[in-house]
Amino acid sequence: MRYSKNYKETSRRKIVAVAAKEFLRHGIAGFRVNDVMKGAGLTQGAFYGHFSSKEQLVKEAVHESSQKSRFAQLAEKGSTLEELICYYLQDEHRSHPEAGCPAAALIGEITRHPKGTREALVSEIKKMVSLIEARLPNTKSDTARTNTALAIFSTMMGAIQFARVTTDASLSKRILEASKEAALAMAKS
Amino acid sequence: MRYSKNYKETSRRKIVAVAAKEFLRHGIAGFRVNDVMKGAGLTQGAFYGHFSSKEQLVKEAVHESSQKSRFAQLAEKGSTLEELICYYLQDEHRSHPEAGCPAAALIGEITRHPKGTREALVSEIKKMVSLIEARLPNTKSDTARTNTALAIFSTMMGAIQFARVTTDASLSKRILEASKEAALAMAKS
DNA sequence: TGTACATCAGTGAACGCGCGTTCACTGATGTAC
DNA sequence: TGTACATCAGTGAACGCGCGTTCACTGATGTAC
Repeated sequence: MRYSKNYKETSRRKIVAVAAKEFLRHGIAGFRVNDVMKGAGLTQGAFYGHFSSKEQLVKEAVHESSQKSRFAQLAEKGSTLEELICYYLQDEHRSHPEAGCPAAALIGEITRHPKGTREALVSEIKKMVSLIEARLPNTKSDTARTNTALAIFSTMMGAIQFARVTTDASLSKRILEASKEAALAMAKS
Repeated sequence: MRYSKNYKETSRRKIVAVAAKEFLRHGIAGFRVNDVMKGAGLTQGAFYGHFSSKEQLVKEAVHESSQKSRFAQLAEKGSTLEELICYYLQDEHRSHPEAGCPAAALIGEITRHPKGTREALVSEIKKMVSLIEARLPNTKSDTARTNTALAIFSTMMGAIQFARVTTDASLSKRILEASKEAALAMAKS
């Protein structure tokens, strides 16, 4: 070993971490391999020693961005469903996609990507849905709880995108508030 | 006048109509000016006699795609809210974005576009929200009805995107069904 | 212990392709006289 | 009525830039003996 055991692995992790932030901010087509490498303290030529293509990086960064998202962190800490919903439909999440839900940032674009990339995102979404489902009251059947979790997630993801596209700050806030109320109602029913 | 009065106007309309279908299918970055011109029976050079840039075409096509969407057509026909929700969260809409809701297809990508383009989409979304609001029961205050309409729209838009990204057909169906139920419940409450 | 050689993460210039945009030109139609 | 000229929608080749990807090279570190 010419370099310490983890030398290359450390570089790779840096690349993935930078990419995850970049594509949440700028989208997949919108972020540059070049910028990611600069962000990781490397030059663009080194990229292909780590990944076979930009697409492969995207696949890995989807996983990374999901794990590092505030939502996942809060869930791990043991937050309640109400806390999760309030976090998700909040101004801070709206204004900071780079630490936010990858589905909200990428779902439209990634739908037109290769199957493997789509499945990487879907797999992360399923985890979020499970985290919601596990926090739903036990008064219903498993099927009903899964359905409610799917609907809550759809509402939250749609709402944050809607709030993000709007240039009108008060409308943006209202979308989040109204959807929060609706999601909380679903959570309690 | 060398050509009939509406000659150029007709070409322009064809371009916008083709563009509207193209970007619902492939996204904004994903459709080519060249292909749109071919689809309109013209060559690429003629484009700049009609529009100053691709961005300007996008702005106009957003309006067009909204007007021609099945949702708008159904609403004009006088469909009930239940019918609108059932249409939106349905397999046909899921599988045919090119005749579907422009917000569902473009919202993520367009958030990173210039203000004018974003506002073009937001303006169309507002119309859809109004169509929903106008069909809500009169038992609540105007404020409450607007809020419910915003939440219903968020749920529908989030759900169809979620259903589209999934490669698993039965999960896709389930997302639509579960969200339909949730949206209908909001509509009635 | 010292010297020659192998390995390999990273460098940075260059390549190549796609695609938005430009531009000189065409051909059809109308107007002037 | 006929001829020269103006207008203008459209043509299609070419331009130029951005960006993913390739490649010959470097320099640091380890191994052989």
